[in-house]
Amino acid sequence: MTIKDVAKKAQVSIATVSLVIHNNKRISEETKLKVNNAIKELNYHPSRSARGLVSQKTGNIGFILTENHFLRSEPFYTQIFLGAEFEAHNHEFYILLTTVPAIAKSKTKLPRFVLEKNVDGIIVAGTVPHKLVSLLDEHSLPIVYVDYYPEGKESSAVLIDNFGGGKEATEHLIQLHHRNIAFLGGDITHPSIKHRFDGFKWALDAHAIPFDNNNYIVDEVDTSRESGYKAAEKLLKINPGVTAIFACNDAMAFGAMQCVKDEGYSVPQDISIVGFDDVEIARTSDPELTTIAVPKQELGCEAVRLMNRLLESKTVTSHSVTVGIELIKRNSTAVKQ
Amino acid sequence: MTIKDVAKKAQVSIATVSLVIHNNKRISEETKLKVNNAIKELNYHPSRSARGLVSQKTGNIGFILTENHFLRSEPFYTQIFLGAEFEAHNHEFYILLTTVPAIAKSKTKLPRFVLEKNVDGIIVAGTVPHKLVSLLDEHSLPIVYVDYYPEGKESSAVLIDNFGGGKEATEHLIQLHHRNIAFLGGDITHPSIKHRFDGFKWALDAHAIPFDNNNYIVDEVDTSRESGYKAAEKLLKINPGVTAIFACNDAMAFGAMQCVKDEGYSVPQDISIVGFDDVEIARTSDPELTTIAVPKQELGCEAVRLMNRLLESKTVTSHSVTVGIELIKRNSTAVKQ
DNA sequence: CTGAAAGCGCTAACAT
DNA sequence: ATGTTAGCGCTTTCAG
Repeated sequence: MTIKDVAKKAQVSIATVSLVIHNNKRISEETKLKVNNAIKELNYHPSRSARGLVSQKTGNIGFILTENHFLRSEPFYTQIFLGAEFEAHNHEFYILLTTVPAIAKSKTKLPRFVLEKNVDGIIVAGTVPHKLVSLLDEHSLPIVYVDYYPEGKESSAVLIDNFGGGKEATEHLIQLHHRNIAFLGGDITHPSIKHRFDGFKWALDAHAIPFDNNNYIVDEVDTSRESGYKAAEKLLKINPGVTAIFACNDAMAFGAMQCVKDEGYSVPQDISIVGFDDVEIARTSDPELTTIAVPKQELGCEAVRLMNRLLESKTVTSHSVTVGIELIKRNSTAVKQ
Repeated sequence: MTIKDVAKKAQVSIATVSLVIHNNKRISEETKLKVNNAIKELNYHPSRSARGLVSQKTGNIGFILTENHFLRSEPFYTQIFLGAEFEAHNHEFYILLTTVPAIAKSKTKLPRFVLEKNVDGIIVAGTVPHKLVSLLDEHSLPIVYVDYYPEGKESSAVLIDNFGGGKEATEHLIQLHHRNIAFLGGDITHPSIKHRFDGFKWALDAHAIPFDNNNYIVDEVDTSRESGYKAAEKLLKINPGVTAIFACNDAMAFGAMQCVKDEGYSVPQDISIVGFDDVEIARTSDPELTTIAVPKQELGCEAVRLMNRLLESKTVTSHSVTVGIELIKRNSTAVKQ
């Protein structure tokens, strides 16, 4: 089934068929209909190879993820990929997924699809080694970063409204009459975590709530459940009167929740807890976790849209979009007793 | 950088370059060297579009996964994908990953890459709706199934040695002098589970160990941790003297372990437990879980190899390969007290 | 052992 | 409004 077959069936030239496919306006409605019918009847799909050959485009987008992000049990980045895959349909793209080591090797290699020029652009999701970013830059391919922004240069990116999320989470607690509110974080140099913390501080400030060293624990090495447990332990020691906790992500929130329970407090009666991410188990934990929902699939979707714009406009103007978050009220927060 | 540039640089014709690339034997060592040097110096990579156009192949392989398999927290299928991605390098394939709904919709649609003929073959990992299998069959594309085998027709597949695994797990317990050994299963109509159970029974039989209704619980609806807990509860009620448990997978093993502990027994002193899969946390649980390791990446790797063979031999002879398993002895099993 | 040339399916500039 | 045609980069006969 080639364009020739369609042309023959519709009794037109192959050029006309091509024009119809590309929605060229200078084709009469009549022939357009004839051709479209033929296309449908023959179940014709243009050959991507032939198209690629003349257009010098592949129609593929590379999707780069670190191995641990891809394999980790909370399917955060897999959700982003899924959103991208989905949106790719609307732009006739195919997505080539590949993983890279999380830490730069001495001999960092670029993904094969970059070396072989088998993609028109690249989506990089999550933090990746600096080395990779600089290697990628040498190839002057359009790049869209998701949930990550390389320092020191203008880039196109799709980002989470971390500041807004931190703000909303905190204001939710404030509205529940909490005044002694603590932030639990780890890996605080990571921009996302830092911005959540900033939103937290901003909200406290906006409501004239004092803030001091007893109101945050941010020196954990990572943002795992275990770190959440440890951070909460420290917090309860230095600030026993705390009535609400905003954890920088759901994992830490669950760790904190466990610790709080182990120490004999109940959630949310004694202490309210808010997380960030809205992972799957936040819906089924006991109590169900109030958290800031991040529209994961939408992140991927927006990344593809942005890539499409980049690819269409020859002028490579970098541009960032921020996707909104949403406060999901569940049962881990309550009015201060 | 086209084949022409290489030809010019190496002072030969483009045909010669092409022949060198394809390792044609009737090229002198001398020109081969000249050409290969030129290729390296120019960092030349053949255009896939041009190749595809003439060879009528895309160089792509489709990888189909159900959505819940892709998103589930235990990265079993993501590991398989990774193995496939990795092996794809060696055969110059690109892999297009896509997910399908786990339950057939009224209007089940084939993945886009099938409809648009943008793949040379398809790898299907894990159980998928029957509807999808039959739709796929209409397209006469080479298909390799992984960890799944559609009923009622010859297919190429890469399978796990479930029987052997069940056998080894059970024999391990027998060697530790256990005689009252139970099997915990769920979703028993699933071939993989059934074969593990078969291996269990075979091993008991081979060692002349009696087997009756008290030695298995297989009526759980699924193979989750919760089901493992429930199954163990039932087991301890009907068979209080049990000293060893073989759970059909690690999730159920962990559930069972929890239950056994909650009931006041200790693992492995009172009761030994063996799982199946070797998930990540089996290494870090308390006690660390003895289990049957499934080489997940190897499954994907073998799938690509098999696909490659299918694609090379015109005669589409379906063929199955079974990858071996390995007993990993950790601390959840011990000699019977 | 190597080169010339046809042609894969499509797009886009140019003709009509 | 539609058709003709060159050519994208490569593989593959067929000649030499």
